[in-house]
Amino acid sequence: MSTRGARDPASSVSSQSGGSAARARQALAEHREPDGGELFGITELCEAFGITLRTIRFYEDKGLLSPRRVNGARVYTRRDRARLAIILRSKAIGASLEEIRHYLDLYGAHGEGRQQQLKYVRDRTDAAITELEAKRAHLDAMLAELRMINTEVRAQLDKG
Amino acid sequence: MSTRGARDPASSVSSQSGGSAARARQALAEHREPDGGELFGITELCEAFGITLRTIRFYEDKGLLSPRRVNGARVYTRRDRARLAIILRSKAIGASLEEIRHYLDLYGAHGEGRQQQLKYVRDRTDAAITELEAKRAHLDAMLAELRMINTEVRAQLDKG
DNA sequence: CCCAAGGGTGACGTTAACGTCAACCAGCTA
DNA sequence: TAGCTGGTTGACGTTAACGTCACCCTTGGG
Repeated sequence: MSTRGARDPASSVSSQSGGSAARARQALAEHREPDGGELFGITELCEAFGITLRTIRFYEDKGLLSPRRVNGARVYTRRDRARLAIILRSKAIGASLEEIRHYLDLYGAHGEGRQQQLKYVRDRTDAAITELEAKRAHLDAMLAELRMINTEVRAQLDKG
Repeated sequence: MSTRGARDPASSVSSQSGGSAARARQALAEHREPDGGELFGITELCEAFGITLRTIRFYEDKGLLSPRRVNGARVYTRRDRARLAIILRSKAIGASLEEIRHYLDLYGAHGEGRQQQLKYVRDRTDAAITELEAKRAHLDAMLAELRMINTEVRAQLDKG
């Protein structure tokens, strides 16, 4: 983990309030709104999420972001910002940029599209959900063991 | 993901039966038992976990495993096998080998040790637990959003 | 008008986590 | 004894995800 970021990526990603489902609903809404609102510069986003310029440009090279250009300079919309949040959150749970690109595809096209497209999204989300649930099972097992170790060690310390 | 492993690492890692806490207890017991029981060859472990020879030797180079040698050949105990399971499960949740080495340290020394050592383990497990819980929060947010997309898409499909 | 700040584009360097290949050795077996 | 199987150690190659560096352009201030 880097030590020089203004804010922790994780905390800045999840800094909206509301319940779990409500939060998810808002994240989706934020991602598909018609790009009307405020705009962001590249350093602005970098500081907000605690990443470097190189990183954000790298993500663009990989096709994860495609901001508008004004006089050559990158200009990001709230939708771009939401995508970046998804990217960083996905990275935090150990996904590769390739996998993240697939995630973003799912976020991108879900309202419109013909049958074929809709079925594709349905199947891909099914698969993704299954994988993430498996990952959470590993995580929970890990947590259970660490908590047990922690409890034992505390018992030892209390005893002595 | 590789397609040629005999068994999926994830499933083989979590193939013991019992409740969550019970499973964790057993994993810890398996890791600290006195190396008396059966032994495993390197290919045996590789096939069991669906990894390559190169991988398991690489983990040894990195200090994650240190099997006995018989005529130069590597021989693994159940404890080694348990460590390997922890390694793969940790990798599955996106940990680096460096982080995994710290995890293994925690599993290793937890019964004996003086105050200093016990306090160290307590603090490290505290920190690890906090990080993993944060990671699980990211995972849950991701899952919530994907489930919502899935639901919406299914609604669209039912409608048409 | 100069120049410093901020942004852009290559291009090369770096680290982690292995893959791949060559060469060697030990034990069996036909 | 020749050869196969299954193991070992280098040593080099590869991919992902950036870091670093050099060089360029533009825009506002003194």
